[in-house]
Amino acid sequence: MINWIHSDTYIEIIPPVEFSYEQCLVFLRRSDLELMYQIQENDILQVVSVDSENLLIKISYSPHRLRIDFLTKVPSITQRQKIASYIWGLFDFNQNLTAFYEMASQEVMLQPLIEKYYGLRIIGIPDLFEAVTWAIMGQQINLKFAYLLKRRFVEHYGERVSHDGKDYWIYPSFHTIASLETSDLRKLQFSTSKASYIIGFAKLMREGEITKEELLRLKPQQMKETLLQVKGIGHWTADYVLMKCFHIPTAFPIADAGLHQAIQKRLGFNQKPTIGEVKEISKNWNGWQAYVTFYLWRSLYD
DNA sequence: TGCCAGGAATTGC
DNA sequence: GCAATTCATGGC
Repeated sequence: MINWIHSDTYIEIIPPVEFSYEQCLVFLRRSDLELMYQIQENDILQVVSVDSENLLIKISYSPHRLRIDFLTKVPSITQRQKIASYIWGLFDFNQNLTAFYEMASQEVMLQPLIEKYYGLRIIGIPDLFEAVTWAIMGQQINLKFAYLLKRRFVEHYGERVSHDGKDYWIYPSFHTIASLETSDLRKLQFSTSKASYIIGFAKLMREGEITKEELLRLKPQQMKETLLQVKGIGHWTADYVLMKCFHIPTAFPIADAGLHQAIQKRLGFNQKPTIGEVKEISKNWNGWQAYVTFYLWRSLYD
């Protein structure tokens, strides 16, 4: 399934045809406050944790292949395999976008987007704890402030790897966060509810009551229902996690403020569409709601 | 200053 | 199941 080649010191991954590294970079550059990776020139640098080891990798692109270099330590073959698989998932390479483009080319609102952003893929958040807690941070606040919260969260409770005078971060572990009090996160300007949702979810993961592996066994509908049981996870968050962590193409955060803003802009509405209108507008998106949403989000930062 | 932001829980029917 | 209400906190 994963199309890759490895030598002793690097990996090469052959992406599917419908892929634009450049478009993915545009997405990755969307916030100056992001600290989970760094973009230098056209390379992506980030730390990945594999078999309890933190490895700094550099992702670069030359036509028809992604290259992964290991900057701190050359990993074992098993680790290299895991990294290849991680990258494969990060760019959602398992998805064949042909049917999405076919559908979208029939939709007046979407046709220009798939032309402009051709090859853009949903960039995932493979780590479940990160996906869920990042979504919670983003609930009902503007994105700038959400990034600020994440930054403080990571800088306080994450792990730092320094290399060549620059810092790279590993997202806080649920073990660390599970032992916090809400007052700790309040100091970072988390609201009381966000703080307790995040710590509560960390405890669920620490106790093994929720794992990515177990969720992966479920069908999307059951997966969503399981997530909805968690305090702090509503429909929006569950769909966001299905989309970003589990690559479910039908996941659809239908009440999303950014989605509504993008639709309003594209259709020239005077106000944001109602949920009923979004349902009507999206009636032909079956199977690709997550991709449509992602492309519409993308359209907001042109 | 008031409205808004990549909402969720609670309550009432 | 669906709507209205309350909560929470900074950005612009």
